[in-house]
Formats: sequence, structure tokens, C-alpha cells
Amino acid sequence: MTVTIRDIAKKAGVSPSTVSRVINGKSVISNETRNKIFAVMEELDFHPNSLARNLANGSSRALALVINAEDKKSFSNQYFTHSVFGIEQIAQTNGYNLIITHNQSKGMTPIEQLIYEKKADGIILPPSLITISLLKKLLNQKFPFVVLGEPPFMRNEVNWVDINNAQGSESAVNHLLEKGYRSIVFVGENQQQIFTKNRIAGFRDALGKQGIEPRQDFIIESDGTQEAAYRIAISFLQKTDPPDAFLCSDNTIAFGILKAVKSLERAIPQEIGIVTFDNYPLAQYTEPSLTSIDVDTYLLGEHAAFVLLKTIENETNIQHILVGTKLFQRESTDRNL
Amino acid sequence: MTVTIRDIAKKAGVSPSTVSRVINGKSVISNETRNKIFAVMEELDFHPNSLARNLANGSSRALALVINAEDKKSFSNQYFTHSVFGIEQIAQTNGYNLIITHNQSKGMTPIEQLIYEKKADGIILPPSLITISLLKKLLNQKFPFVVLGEPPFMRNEVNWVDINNAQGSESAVNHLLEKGYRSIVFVGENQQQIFTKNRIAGFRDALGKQGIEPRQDFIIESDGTQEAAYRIAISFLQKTDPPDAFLCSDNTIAFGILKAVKSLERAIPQEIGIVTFDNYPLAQYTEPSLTSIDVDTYLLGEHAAFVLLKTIENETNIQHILVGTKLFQRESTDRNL
DNA sequence: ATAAGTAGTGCAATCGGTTGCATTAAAAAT
DNA sequence: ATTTTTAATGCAACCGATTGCACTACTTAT
Repeated sequence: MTVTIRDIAKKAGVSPSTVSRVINGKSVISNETRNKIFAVMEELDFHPNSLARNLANGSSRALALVINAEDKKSFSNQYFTHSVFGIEQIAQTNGYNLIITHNQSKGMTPIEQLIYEKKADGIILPPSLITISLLKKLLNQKFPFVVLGEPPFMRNEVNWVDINNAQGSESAVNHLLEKGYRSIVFVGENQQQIFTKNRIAGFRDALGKQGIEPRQDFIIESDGTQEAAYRIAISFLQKTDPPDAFLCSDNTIAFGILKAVKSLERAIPQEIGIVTFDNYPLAQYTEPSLTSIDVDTYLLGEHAAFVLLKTIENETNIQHILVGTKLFQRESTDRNL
Repeated sequence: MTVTIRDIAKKAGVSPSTVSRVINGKSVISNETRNKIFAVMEELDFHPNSLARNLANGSSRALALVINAEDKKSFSNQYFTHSVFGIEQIAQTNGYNLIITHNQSKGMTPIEQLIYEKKADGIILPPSLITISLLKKLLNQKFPFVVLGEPPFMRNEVNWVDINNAQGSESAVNHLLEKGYRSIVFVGENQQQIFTKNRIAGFRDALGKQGIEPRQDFIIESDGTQEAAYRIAISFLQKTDPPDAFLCSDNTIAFGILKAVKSLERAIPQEIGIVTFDNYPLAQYTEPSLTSIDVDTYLLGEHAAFVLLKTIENETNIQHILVGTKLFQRESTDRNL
């Protein structure tokens, strides 16, 4: 039924070993033999069975990306999708498949299956899935992995790739200061998350470097909804010493703040400036359009896959990669002094 | 190094066959033996090697989802992501991995690899990748597959799952008519695409059933940008016999139209009604919020995976699945007569 | 009491490749 | 002309499971 290496061997009058060597092309084979084998392979429409190769090679030739089922929200956003696409691109060009899976509370987790049953040669996982016990398992097994985002702990012991969040904040702050804004509120997400911490750190640093003392009460934590951001902005704008700019940790927050500022009829960008992390297409369609910190998550995904492949192929040193951000100025900060 | 079935067998004083039978649990094994084997497996921390199982079973225990690289846009949208999540969920609960890959123009395409090298037991692919030659290959090999969307041809010969686009349009039209709108423009995407054709068909049918003759010049094709939709709406609204409602094929189009209507200072929903396909979170945050035709692509993905699994497990009949849509009424059509 | 059936297990082949070692023939060195 | 080296290929074991068939020891039926 299926054509095997032995069928080719027989028809070409050589041994299966020779056929195998031709397929893999890393032994010296005479041109004559090689050509004959190729001809026969063509004739019989032969395709090597990857299941057999995998077993013989002890490798699945697959990378796995593990999703945290609780992160449904972030799984849905296009940044995440772009990094998947980046990962897949690198995997494919290196002859690896990409497996996508998600953690499930009960029973053996998919991660453990991937590791112990050799379903993947390496895995990429989000910081939210990192636990001490998982890390120990991975390190004990010397199982290649890279964290897609700076991990909450053991940051020096594991491979990770991330956006340069601190630099993103800094570029935003510097931009706002250049535009003459002086009193900036940072509206971020859960402060337990490393990326938020880093953004706050960058925010403070940038202010400090310009001789401005960052105010603790101007660093706000918000949930992901537009409403929460709206309320936050309203309350700030109604203070006796209101801020003159907002740095938002994502587009949804920015939309809420934008709405609040407009509802109070403060002029953007004249009175109030807004900068936001992420640069979804919609950021250019709001009125006014939003100055955004662009984050190239496709590139991030490529890096993640690349580091993982390197780790699989030869145990390299631990690698940390920070992908820089880029500020796109739009109307929401476009004022002249 | 690695613990195999033979190690277990030896330590438990049985044959490898017995261990295998215990693992797969489909043979009668005495409780005594089974317990001993489980104990030894536990003790030695045994995990069956899936590569070996795959070879022996002649199956990769994987489904593959193929992306069309040219569809980057749609790959990025959250609807697509939701269907991936649905597919993955069903795959995982049935013990299958999900492989994601994308087509590449040169060389053997990933699809062919999946088929011929047995990297997957079945594939899910978008209509945009369907060609006669690919279909022939798949059908010749009796390779299980399902199309994620109604295919452009041979619709009766292949498995496919899709949103009920016609019904979506109908529900929107009926809703608009109930609300007293009489002159509806359909702004869709590329009319070569089946889903657009179906939406138009549903649009016409619903009007026809209510005794309204659909006007050909009220069925418009637009590209995916907000600007194009904006211009379309402006030109319609400036006609001598302007429409009083728009049915938009996606949220981006709706945003453009919304902007146009507001810029001409026509009241929504009093003068102009808007309904849109898709129901992204943003649709509820616009002003006014948008009446939307909700499409459950998570469910769609689940169906796709389910049909595929059925096809893999036992050659069932061709299946076509249409997932119904649901209208969420919001402010953009919320007027009283 | 003998035949027939059944539960529980082992043997050995098999899935389809890969690869270390041995072998042969031809080329290069002495 | 003999020895050493090198190129090209084959042999057979191996990767780690699965499974059809055979066998043994009991039950159950006749």
C-alpha cells in the first residue's frame, strides 16, 4: 500500500540504508546511485513517513506553544496572534511544526504530556503559566523552553523574550515632556504583572531623569474595561490639580480615557495629551487619532522561536531578548508650544 | 536512560505486550497484574513515548489547521482566533494535538507534507486555499479534511462548516424593517467570496419576502478599510433618494459608516439605522453602540474539529454545518415608530 | 468425565525509518 | 608491487511501542 524506503531500495537495486542516506543527504553517495534512487522515488511517488523518522531520530520536530486558558482575553488580541504567526513562520522555515495547546486544570497537563511523551522538542509558554514546580520539571529534564514575556521569577535562569516595556514608557514620557505636558498619569493594568511593573519603572525613570518627581497617586491600576478607564479619567480631570496627559497601558484603556476627556470637553491635544501602548489599527481611526507605542509582536514571536530552536539544537546559554518599541505620533499629542 | 515498556515489563515480571495492554486498557488483564504494572510505572515514572505509539498506530494523533498566508488580515482578527481556540479545545479533549501551519508558495506546500508524510490525521483549511488540484489530492488519498467556510466549488462533495450568513442578513433586514427602515444599503466585501454572496442572497430574500424589491445599486462592494466605507456612506447620503439604513459586512465598515453619518449630522437611529456583522467588543462602545449580528466562531471551530474527528474515526458521510447567528440590538437601531 | 469455551498472558513480527560497523573496490602513497 | 587511504555501500540492530496468534489453566456445558 504505502511506499517505503525498502520498496525504493529494492527497485533501485540498493540497500535501504543507501536510500535513507540519499534522503538525508549527509553521506557521500555516488551520483549514479543518487540519481537512480531519486528517479525511483519520483516514479513510485515516495514520501518518507515522518512518524518513523521521528521515532528513529527521537524527536518530534515540533515546537509547542502553550496558552493559558484563563488568558482568553489576551489570546484573542491581535498582538498575541501576531506572535503566533511569527513563531510559526520560524518554525516552518526550520522544518518544525507548531503545536498549539492550552493548559487544563485536571489530569496531566498538556505541558507535562509535551515534555514526557516527547510530543514536542521544545515549548514556548506565557509567564502566567510559570510555577516553581513547572520550572523545576523543565530544568530537571533539561527540556528546552522559552517564556513569551519576562517571567515573574528566576528571570536569570530561563530563556525569555519580551517587549522592552520600560523603554516604551520612557519614549512616551519623553515625547509628552517634549510636547510640554508636565503632569502625566500612568493608567496600567494589574501591577502584579511584570510587564506592568516594567512600564511603571520606565515611567518613573523617565520622569526622574528630567528632574520630575513621579507621584505615586498618578500611577493607577485599572481593569481591562473601557468603563473603568473612563471613570478613572473623569475623577482625575475633576481634581483641583488635574493632570495634563495620560499614558495608557493599552488601547481599550485609551478609548475609555479619550471618551472621558471628550465628555468633559477638554481639548485634545491642546489641554490634554494621550499616549497609549499597543498600536491597533483602530488607534489611527479614533478622533483624534492616538499617539501609540507600537509593539512588534510578530518579531517577538520570531525571536521566541529562534531562541527555542537554538536551545534545542545545541544547549546554548540562557538568552534574554528585549524587542524595542517605536512611537507613532498622531493627533492626540500633536500640539505646538 | 528513558524508561520503556520493557523496563516496566521486566520489573513487573510480565511481558511487554501485557504492559502495552494495560496502558491501552482494551484487553482483559487480571487485577493483580494490572495493579502491579501500574505500581511499577508509577515507581519508575514511566510515560509512553508518543513517537513510538504514533508509528505503531500509523497515526500522528494530530489535526492541522492551515492558514493562508495571504489572509494575514483575517488571521489577525479575533474571530479567527476564537475558532482556533474552539478547534484546539475539541482536539485536546479527544487526545489530539493541533498543528498550525501556513501555506508557502515555493516547494512542497505544508499541506502536502501533512498529507503525504502523515504529519496529521486530518486538516482544516480555509476556502481561500481550495483549488481543484488540492481537492483532487485530498479526495484521492481519502485524506480527512474540512473546510472552515463554505468552499467556492464542490460544496456538496466536501465537509464544511460555516456561519449561516444568509440567515444573518435576513435577521438584520427583518429587524430593520420592523424598526420601520425601508431603504437599506448592503455594504459588503469582495463579491467573489462565498460568504459575501450568501449575505447578499439573504439580504435580497428577506427584502423580497416582505414585498420589497431589492435594488441592485444598493448592494455595494467595499474594501476592508474604514475610509472606503466612509466615502461610500457619504455618497449615498447625498443622493436625492438617500437610504435610511445600512447593513455592514463587518465592524470596520460599520465604523466608517458611523463616522460618515455623524459627520453629515444625520441622527442615529432616528434618521439612519445601522446594523453590522460581527460583534466585536468595540461595537458596544461606539456612540451610538452598534446593533450587531453576533457570530460564534468558537462554536464554529468546535464544529470543524468535531466533524474532522468523526471523519477520521470512521468514514462518515459528507457533513455541512451552518452555525446560526444572533442579533444584538443596540442603540444604532433603537428607535420607536 | 470429556469436550468446548474463555480469561489471561507471552512470543515474535511489525510499523518505517536511521546508523555504527564492516566490507569491498578503487585511488594514492611508498 | 605492496601497503595504506578513501569512497561508496550493505548488514543488522535499533528507536519504543502494538497486535495477531498461540498457549495454558480454568470454567462451564454436555
